[in-house]
Amino acid sequence: MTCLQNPIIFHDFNYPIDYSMNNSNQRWNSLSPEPHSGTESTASTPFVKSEFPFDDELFGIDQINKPLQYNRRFSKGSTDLVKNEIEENILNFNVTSSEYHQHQDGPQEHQQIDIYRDLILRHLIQDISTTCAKLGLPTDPYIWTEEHGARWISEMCQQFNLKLPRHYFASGRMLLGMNQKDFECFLPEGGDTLYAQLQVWKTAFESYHPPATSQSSTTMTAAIIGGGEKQWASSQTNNMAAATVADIPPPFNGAGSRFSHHHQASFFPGNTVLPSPSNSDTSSNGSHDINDDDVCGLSSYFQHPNFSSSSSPPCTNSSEVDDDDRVYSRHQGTVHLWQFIRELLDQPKQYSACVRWVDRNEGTFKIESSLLLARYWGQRKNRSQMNYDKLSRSLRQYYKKGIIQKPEKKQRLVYKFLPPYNM
DNA sequence: TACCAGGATATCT
DNA sequence: AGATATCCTGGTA
Repeated sequence: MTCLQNPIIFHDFNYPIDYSMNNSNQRWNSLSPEPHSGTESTASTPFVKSEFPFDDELFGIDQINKPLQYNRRFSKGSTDLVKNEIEENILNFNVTSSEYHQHQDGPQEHQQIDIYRDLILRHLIQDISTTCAKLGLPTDPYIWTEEHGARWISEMCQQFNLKLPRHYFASGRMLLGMNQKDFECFLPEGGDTLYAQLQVWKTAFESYHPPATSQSSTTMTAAIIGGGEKQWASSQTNNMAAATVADIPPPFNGAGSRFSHHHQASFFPGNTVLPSPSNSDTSSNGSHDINDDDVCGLSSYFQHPNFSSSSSPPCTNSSEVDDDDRVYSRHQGTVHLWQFIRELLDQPKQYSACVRWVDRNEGTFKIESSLLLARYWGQRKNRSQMNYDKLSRSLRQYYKKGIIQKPEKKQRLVYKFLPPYNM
């Protein structure tokens, strides 16, 4: 069998993968806050099959095959040895899995296959669960909210020493809908790494929960707890809103063209933050200025569609618009106040009289005109009775969510975005 | 008087 | 169900 002939697959099945073999500062799998050492892992997590929840029902051939496509792509943008090692093993599982039932190999080979897949997935899941717990992410990337996606991107960029994109709030579905090219456009240096990492997460999750049954992270939690992977459970304790699958737009499969020209996204393309009295009708032809940095609609990935202009993005044909409208219908009208403020802050030429950065790096900003800000917000939400009292109440709701707080030195009308919202 | 803090409830998506 | 919107009481500068 191929997998048994491959020289780089695990030489000693009694030992786990040693991620420290990565020769760069960037660990292959950033999912774990601490690098694995073979010795340590061996001591703490011996690879005894009985420890795993896997069996042929839970991790059968069909499910084995699912990771294949992701891990094939995984290698495209990476030269990392360990990545390839994992890929090879998963790939070999798939190659050999078709023979698995046909030949009904001897007990020894059968057992080795089990060890392979257990080994790989155990490490993936172990690392992912740790990071999920650390970041407060649901283990199912499909239900990540934009905040979750932002945390994940931030974490990955940090782990891999990548430059953080200017705007990176994207739901899990959006991220999963991006292909490698999209990621590379989104983040020219390291987008492939982000893409590869996301596939690993997805693969690990789907190995436990094929898409048809990955209805909720809670379900998964129960399954994983049963298998002893309690960290998966702990990852579910995050207090961020976890959108349901139905809430999240489906992926833009193969929509690489959406990223074809521009990499900098804006929550609001161009000057479309506020619906002007003249174009508040969302069916208008959108005569606003289009930001040159977002000509091709990259923003549509990283902004709520309601943020965007009422006009069609120049690179989006009508059918795409229709699709997106359908896709986003659930959340049209949902504009987060903090995002709105962020966009105003990022357009100081237009809105510095309303709100401006006090310390961009720190995330502190000052509301220069509470009246104006409330008016803008009211226009944006179509709330004619909006005032600063109400707006500030909404801002205070962000305190407990860890999005905004008052700075240490309290000043009137000064607030502070907390990481990663300050990036 | 304007702003701030936070509880309670309504509304919208 | 989550995110405001609204209304409220009470406090501070």
